[in-house]
Amino acid sequence: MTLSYYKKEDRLLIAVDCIIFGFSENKLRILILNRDFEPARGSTSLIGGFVKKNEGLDEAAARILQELTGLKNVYLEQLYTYGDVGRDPGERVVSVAYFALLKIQELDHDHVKKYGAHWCEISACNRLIFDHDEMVDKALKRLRRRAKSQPIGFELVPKRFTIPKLQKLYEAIYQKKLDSRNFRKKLLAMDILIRYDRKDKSTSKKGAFLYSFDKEKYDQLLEEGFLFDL
Amino acid sequence: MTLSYYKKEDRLLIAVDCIIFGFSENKLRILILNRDFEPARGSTSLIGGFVKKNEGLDEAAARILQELTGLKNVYLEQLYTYGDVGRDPGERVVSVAYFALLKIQELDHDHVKKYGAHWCEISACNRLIFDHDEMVDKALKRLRRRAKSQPIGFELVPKRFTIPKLQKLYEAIYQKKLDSRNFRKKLLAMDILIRYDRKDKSTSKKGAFLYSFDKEKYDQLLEEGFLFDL
DNA sequence: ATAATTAGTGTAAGTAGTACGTTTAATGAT
DNA sequence: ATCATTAAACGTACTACTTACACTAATTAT
Repeated sequence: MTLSYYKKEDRLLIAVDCIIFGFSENKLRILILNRDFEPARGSTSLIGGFVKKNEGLDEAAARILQELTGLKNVYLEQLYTYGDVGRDPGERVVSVAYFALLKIQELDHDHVKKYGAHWCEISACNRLIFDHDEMVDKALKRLRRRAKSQPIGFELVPKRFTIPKLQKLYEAIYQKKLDSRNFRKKLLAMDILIRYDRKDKSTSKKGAFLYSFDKEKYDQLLEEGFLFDL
Repeated sequence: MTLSYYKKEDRLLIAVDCIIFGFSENKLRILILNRDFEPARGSTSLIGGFVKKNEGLDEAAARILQELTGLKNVYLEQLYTYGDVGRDPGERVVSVAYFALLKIQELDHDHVKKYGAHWCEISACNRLIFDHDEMVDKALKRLRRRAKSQPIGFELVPKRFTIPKLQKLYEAIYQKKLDSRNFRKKLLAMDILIRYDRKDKSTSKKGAFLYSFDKEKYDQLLEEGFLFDL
């Protein structure tokens, strides 16, 4: 049954554009595309695609992300919907922007390169097509807000990470130096990390202990009214 | 020039639904509609409409709001976009939800009634059609966050208001009693109100001084790095 | 053995939030 | 004119959190 009560209304193209964040070499990066297709061939853009008739928005975003990266189950959050009439010179397109967080280390880089995509340091990747710069800007603001109040930083680092590494991530997100004693104190006080005996000695002679995020513990604390805050 | 590079893609209906907040009799309310049209005739819903081909999303929301209330220049903010395949049983419709804040006192109530709309206290207006309850829920959360960090409470009270009245509004938004001394202290410390000599004696024998929001002052403070917080 | 480098730790001061009771202004009733 | 009533207006002390800050520990390379 697909009775249509809405026969006379306009139907429009709906796209999904993804702001895909990653963290490597102590830099926050996003994945962008060199377009070898029209419109705007030769310029740079976010990764996107059209929403199909039988596909939800979240579904479409996940599909597009998987086509490009090969990854499933990445953190994905709807950001904002851009619908100005002239935003895409090709045709009227309403675009729902999503932002994604993924662990660069788990990514198949050849797969990504095949599509002409590459990782661009966040402070150096403006001048994207259409309103994509605006999308990145909004995504970055949202990421900053989320990182403070939700445990999503862990989506951007390997499963096992050191505290100094996590601090670098937060410094990259907030764009400012943090005090290591205060960072460590606040982080450990939440009691949501598992510490391992192994050390990562790749960045120092002393080596730093490895930790992982304890999701079970976190979920349990949530139920007791705990609020994440970093 | 409307070259289309996107010929083969699906085109969908795009709607806008508005969560319209008002404040009267010390209660936070939203404007809802008794539907005398299909689908879901007889049930209650938010106010909505379809986005036209030559109209931006914000534009569409403003138009729909004006058709219903007669008001222009009301506070309007995009909330979230709902696009599950089955959300509207009539046909696949992607809906962009907006929330609006308006001064009930400035409203032509007959105009609103003509459309079958009425103000419903926020805690008593669930059981709307489709995913509209979810929209209201999200709008309320957003309103709470915004009210704390932006001077949008003033959009819900008359141009001139008393401090006790504003406090009642914040109590209705946050759903909890506030301490009047702390509220007043924090509010006045921001130094963004203009005080008048006239008093409003409608709620007490002593009467309370009338104030208005000093937008110029606020904008100036903003530039100096000031952050609203209540 | 020594030098070099990052990891790891505690305390004190300042700031902001929270809790709380009394006086004041105006009105209406006696 | 006095008194009772009602909500408005006001200030302080305590608590919790945030911020600032400097040295020791572990390991590796020379």
